[in-house]
Order: sequence, then C-alpha cells, then structure tokens
Amino acid sequence: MADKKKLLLIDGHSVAFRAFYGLHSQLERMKNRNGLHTNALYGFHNMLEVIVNKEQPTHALVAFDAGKTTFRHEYFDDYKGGRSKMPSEFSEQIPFMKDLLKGFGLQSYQLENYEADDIIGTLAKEAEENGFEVVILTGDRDLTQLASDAIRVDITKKGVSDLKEHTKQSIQEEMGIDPIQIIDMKGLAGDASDNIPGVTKIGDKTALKLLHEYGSVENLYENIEAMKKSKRKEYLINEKETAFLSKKLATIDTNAPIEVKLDNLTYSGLSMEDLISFYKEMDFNSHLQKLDTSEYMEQLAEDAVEVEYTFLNELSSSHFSSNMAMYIEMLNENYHHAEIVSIAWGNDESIYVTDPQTAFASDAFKAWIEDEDSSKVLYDAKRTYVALNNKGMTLKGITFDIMLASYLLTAEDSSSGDIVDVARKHNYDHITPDEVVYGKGKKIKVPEDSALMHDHMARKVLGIYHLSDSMDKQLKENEQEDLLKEMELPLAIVLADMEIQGITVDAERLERMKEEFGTTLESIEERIYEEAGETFNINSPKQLGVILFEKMGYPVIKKTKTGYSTAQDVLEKLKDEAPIVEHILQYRQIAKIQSTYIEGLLKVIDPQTSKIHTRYLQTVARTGRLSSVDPNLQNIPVRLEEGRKIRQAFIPREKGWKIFASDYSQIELRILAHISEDDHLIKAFLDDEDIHTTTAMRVFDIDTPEKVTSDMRREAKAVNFGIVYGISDYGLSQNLNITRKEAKDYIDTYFDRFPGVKEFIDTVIREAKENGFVETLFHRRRYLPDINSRNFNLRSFAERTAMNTPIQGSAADILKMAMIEMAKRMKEENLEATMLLQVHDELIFEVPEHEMDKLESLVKEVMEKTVELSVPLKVESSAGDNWYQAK
DNA sequence: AGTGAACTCT
DNA sequence: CATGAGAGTTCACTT
Repeated sequence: MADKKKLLLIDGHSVAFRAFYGLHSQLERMKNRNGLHTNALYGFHNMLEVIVNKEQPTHALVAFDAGKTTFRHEYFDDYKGGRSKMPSEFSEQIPFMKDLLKGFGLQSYQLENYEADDIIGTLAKEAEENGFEVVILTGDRDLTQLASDAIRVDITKKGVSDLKEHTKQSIQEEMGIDPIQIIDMKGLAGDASDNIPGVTKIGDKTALKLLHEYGSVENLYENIEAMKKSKRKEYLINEKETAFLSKKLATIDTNAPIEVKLDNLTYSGLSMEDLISFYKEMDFNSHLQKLDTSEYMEQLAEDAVEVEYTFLNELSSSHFSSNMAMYIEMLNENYHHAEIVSIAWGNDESIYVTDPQTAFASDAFKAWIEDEDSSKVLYDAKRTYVALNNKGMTLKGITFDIMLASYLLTAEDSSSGDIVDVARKHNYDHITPDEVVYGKGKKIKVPEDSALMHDHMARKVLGIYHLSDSMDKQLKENEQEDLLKEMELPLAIVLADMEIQGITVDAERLERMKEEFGTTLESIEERIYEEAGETFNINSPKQLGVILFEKMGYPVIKKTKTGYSTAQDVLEKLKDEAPIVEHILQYRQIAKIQSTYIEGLLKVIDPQTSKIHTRYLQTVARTGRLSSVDPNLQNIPVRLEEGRKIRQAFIPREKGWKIFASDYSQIELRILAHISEDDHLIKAFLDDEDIHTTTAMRVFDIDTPEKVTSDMRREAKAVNFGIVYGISDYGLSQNLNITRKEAKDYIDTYFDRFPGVKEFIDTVIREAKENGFVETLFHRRRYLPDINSRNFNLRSFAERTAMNTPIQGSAADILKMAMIEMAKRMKEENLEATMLLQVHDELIFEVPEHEMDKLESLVKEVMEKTVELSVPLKVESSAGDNWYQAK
C-alpha cells in the first residue's frame, strides 16, 4: 500500500522567534565570522532537523506573515498591539531564513494581508479533505484550534528541539473542549499576547467553565437571559460586541485566497549543496562535520575542482624543485609514535604523491628534505620535522607553516588540528575532512581504495601551497611576519628537538611510590566509609554529595548545575563541623597523584629508553603560551609535599648529570611595569625590591618593609595576582576570605597608589573597544569580539582578557625568544647539556657536572638579555640530582 | 563518545 | 546579572 500522504506546515516566524529566545543565553556566543547573530537560525535549524526526520513528510510548506497589517486590523486597530519591537539581533537573522529553508528543500509562502496562521489553516483543512495527514509546527498556541482527527499541532517548548504534540484527543483531555471551541474561549477570555481583549474579569478558567455549560459564544448569548444575576452576567451583556469581535479575531481563516496548490508542495528532502553553503555562511562547523559522509562526498565530487597529481613509484631529483608544499600523513595524533601512511608534495605546476616506503628508499627525497635551499611550505612544521627525524632525516628549508600562520592571524579556535578547519577559515574549500576519508574514532584507517587517500593528499598539498601566499600577505599587513618567521617557526624546531630528546623518568621509583600511596589510599578510604557509615564511590561528586548533604545533613554551601558542589573551597568551609571532609580532601589529593601522575606517567614512559616525550601544542593557548599534552608536563605537582615527590622521578639521562631549572622572577608584573610605565612599579623593580612587600607598603600605608606582616604580604600578593588577571572585588574577596567592600577598598587603594597601572588598564580596554583586538609586545594579536557586547558578563570577560593578554602573552613571547636564542647559543658553544622542558616562565635542562657553571651563566644572560625592557628581567636558577631538588 | 566536576600547574 | 588569566587529565556518568 502506498504510504499515506503527509503534509508538514511550519509557522516560520513563530518557530524562529521561539528558537531565538530558546537560545537567548547563547546570543552573544553564537555569531558567524561576520558578526551576524545566528542563534535563531541555529535553533530553527535543529527544530527542522528533528521534525523532518521524525515525520518524513511527503508534502511541506513554511508559511510567513506578510506585511504589517492583516485583515484583522480592519476590525480592530490594536490587534497584536502592545508587542514590543523585534530586537535587531533577531531581525538581522530573518533574511537568512530563506537560505536555511533552501538547504532543507522547503518552500515558503506568504500572502498579503494574511497571517501565517491563515495560510496554514487553509492548507490544513484542504489537505484534510483530500485524505492527508497533517502536522503543524508552530511556536504559537493559536493554531491548536485546528487540531482534528487528521491534524496534529506541534508546539515548540522552551527546550530548543523539544515539542509538545496537540491532538484533538489531548485537547479534549486537557481542557475538556473540542479544539474548535478554543476560539470561543478566546472570545470570552481574550489573549494578552495578541492583544485580543475578551470580556472583563473572565480568564481562561471561567471561560472554560462557561463553555462546558453553553458550548459556544453564540449559544451563551442566546441563553443569557436565563443566567443567574451576577456581576459576571453584567459584564457579559455589556461587552457582547467585544466577545464576538474577540472570537472573530481569534478565528483562523481557513478560506484564505491562497494561490498555492497542494500538489505543488511535494517534499523531496534536503538540498545538500544549499545546506552546505548555508552551514559555511553561518560557520555551523559542527553541522558541517556531522553531515552524512557519503552525502558530503557526493557533494564534494559534484562541485570540487579536480586536483591533478601523479602517483610515483620511483622518485628522482626532477620531482623536486625549490618552492614546494609538502604534507606527511599520519593517522595517529601523536606523531612520536604514528606510522606514516602517505607523503605528497608539489606546487601549482605539479603535485606528486607517494607511499612512505618509496620516499624513504629514495636518495633524491632525502637530499631534497635536507637541502636548506629547497624551501618547503608546510602544515605543522613540528609534526613534520619529528616524523622525518624518526626516519633519520633532518628537515631543512622550512619557510612557511600555514597552521602557525593561521594561529597568528586568528588565534580563535584553531585547536582541532585539522587542516580542513584552517583552510575553510581562509575560504579554501577543496580539502575533504580527514574524518570522511579515514573514518573516525576506533575505526580510523587508510581507505580500501588508496586513490581516495592520494587525491586527499594532493588536495592538502595544493591547499597549503595556495594558502601560504595569501596568509603571508595578511601577516605583513598585521606586522606579524617576524612573529612567524623569527619566532614561531624557529621555535617549532627548538620544541621538536626538546620533544625528541624527552626527559628520563625513573619508573622504578614511581612504582615504589605507587605501592606506598596505594596503601595510604586504602586506609583513608576505610576511615571515610566508617565515618559515613557505608561504602560509596568517593570519586563520584554525586554520591559524595548525597552522603554529605543528605545522609549526614551538613549545610549546602554551593550548588553546581548538576547538584551539590563538593569542590575544595566548599569542603574547607565544612572542615570544623565535619571531620570526614578532612579525609575526603586528603583522599582526593592522593587519588589525583596516584591516577594522573603515577599511573598516568608510567603509561607513557618508553620502556626502551625510560624517557617521556611530551608534545607541545603551539597553536592552542589564545595568549600565545604553549600547552603540553601526552602527557602534560606543565602541571607536575609542586605546591604540596606529597605531590612534589613526583618530581624525584624526573632525572638526568646520564649518571652524574644534574637537572637544572631557571625561572623568571615576577615576569608578568615586570611586563606590567614596562607596559604601564608606572613610576612606582618601575622603581620597585629597578631597586630589586620584593614586589609583594612593596605593594603591601603602598596599599596598607606602611613606611618600612620590616613593618609589613606576613599576612599583609600575602594579601598584597593576592592583589598583585588580581591586577594581572583583571580583578573584580568579588573575586578578590573570595580569594582572601574578606568582605566585598574590603576587597573593593584594596583595589581602589592600589589604583590610587599605582596610577600608571590604572591608566594602562583604562587605555588597553579603550583601545580594544576601538580596534576589536589587543596586542602583545611582539604583535601577537587576540581578537575580542565581545568587548562591546551589551551582555555584562561577556563584556567583562573580554575586558579582563584585554588587560591580561598583553601581559601573559608578552611573557610567552619573551620566553619563546629566549628559548630560540638559548638553543642557538648552546649549539654554538657545543654544550652537551640539553633543553628539556618549558613551563611558562621556566626552562628545565639536563647538564653534565662540568658544564654547570657555563650553563648557568649562559641561561642567565640569554633569559635576561634577549629581550630588554625598561625594568630588568631577573632569573633564578637551581640544580639537583632530580627535578625535585632543582627548585 | 561527549560532558561536567574535580584536581594539577604558571 | 555573576563574578580573577591561561592550560590538561582523570573519573563518573550519560548518550
């Protein structure tokens, strides 16, 4: 049997409007690259997706209201009066609705002088008469009057793609009336949202009661004489006209003179091409990625430019020239262990693809890779360098890296690591996402048809080659060329060498610690179960919350989205009355050490060499800092003794060598002094004063350093931190456990005593508002789209970013410069010592005893002098048999 | 497979 | 109105 015909009717405007408010909290975050708000479009999209998938309609139409007046205004001037004007954030999205609908393959329709409701009503009835099943999607309750055996009305609920279905039956159950009587109800009770007046003192409840008795407005008035004398009766009689008018206004016209024919509304599904271009226009990247891969492939096949390439089984020097892009494919993120599956290179004249065996057996390939004068344009130079290093080659002649360039141009979310995202952001659309070619998750593999991969490789190479040109120009415009070529690119190689070198870790020592901590953990566990009176999973905040706040009845201090907060600062406050929390805190501390640092590190030690090779991510932190993964060696415990012991396991690669660490003292405050030119701050550093003590003296009005108590210094330190991070009185008060007013006084006094700092903050925020971005000392940029937002939170956040980024980012710049210089000098001086780690303001080396003095003076000179500010930079160094001792 | 809470660092 | 910058990993829990 042929499927029944099903018509889907959508009330475009009301659904979009609901979507807008449903995602209103996301308003400022959801913008495309041109700053267009996209929340209503996004929500509307999701609703369409849900309903189209669920209903599988054979016919569909989206109806819109037309113009400002409808026939209803002829009866009643103030119809829909009192509605506030559409916010511009919503109205700016309306023009793009048509692109969205096009993508879904949906027709839309509007009719002069009629509302969408009337179009929907007319078509719904017509369809019903022709044996259709009808589903109406709307954000407006008005349409429920249309519900019948064949017509269902779905209303969007607050949750974005959640729908409430209204059928004839459900309305009868809920209200005790037929859907058509809803208009009688409105006649009596009115509808505030449409400014339909109704009869005085009659609301929904009373109206329903009257309808149960009389059935309709007409019948009510025919029998009104018999009604018992009452105030209500008077109102009804006096406002008879209003009641009939209201009913008329509320009645959907099911005989609108529409020109569309049902037969022309057949629905044939998504239009991939249009949908993809809509996603691109809106920067709906997650949707782009989600698209069914085969459809995506088809689409690409249709509109993609052909990329020509040659697959080579044998290489010769004629295949290489001086200016080429290259890409090496590995299917594992961690390039230290990943297998190379394909290699491609070329330029706009020719592109070559080969397999790794062929490349690595070729002298011509090695000669080209190692030729300083053959310039190579890459995506992720560090990754490429490490991969080739594993094959015994040293990559030379790197002139450009589009990943690094993209990071410098638009540091925003370039994190995913996929070349497609970078390319797309710079309007290059001819690269397929890796996921499509290789699959994702556990199922990642080289495609059966290896030609698919070769084509993919060729596209990447061509993309890299093209993009390097336009990116180079943009960098020049931003004065960022040096930042790439003198900082990030050379740094990539320095980092690669550090990663390849790795740091030696004493696995046996970790194993012994694991035993010890394991025993401790068990005994704490037991004690907690005893105190709680039952066993439970201490690691589960949910279960812990139930024990503490329900079973044991301790006061709830803070809540999270999902339940009770059991965070450290909350538990600290319960310490006095609840002995159990002491043990919980202790448990958590040790459990963290055990799982993350002992077991976690043991897992990543190379059993052959006893080394750990982290990966530094150069394009993640928005301030220009590095981050470290697999494992993260930038957050090895130091603050508390138990955790700090982990550092004993980090040792030099040779017996008798030392671990040597140098860190910048107060680099961020020194940079603040330099940028702000605050006289007092500058003087403090010129005189090499203890900066927290100096701050305490100025803020607390103390005349000599000796009179500054340790508490005052501690509070001053917190204030200094606050200044660097962009302070709020609330934040400082939380931090110091003082009142908000006291915190505010501290801050005001600070700004009064360091006026240059105050001026810096005002200036940097003002400039950020004008330019839309802030810069570090070396022209690293960070765009702040929210800096002029009307949303207080977003704006405040952007303002704090505006003051913090130049400070944190300049510190990152300086250490990067120092690292490059350090690597160069160590090579020149032929030192055996090796740079191993970078932890934001410190560098860690391993060094033979006899080079200690040399290294110490070299590090000091390089770190203090590579970049010179208006205040001195100060470096503190220490050494020991392991990382624990070197601090 | 993805999210949130908790913890670690500068 | 919610509340100090920048990161990564582990676990529990949900989809």
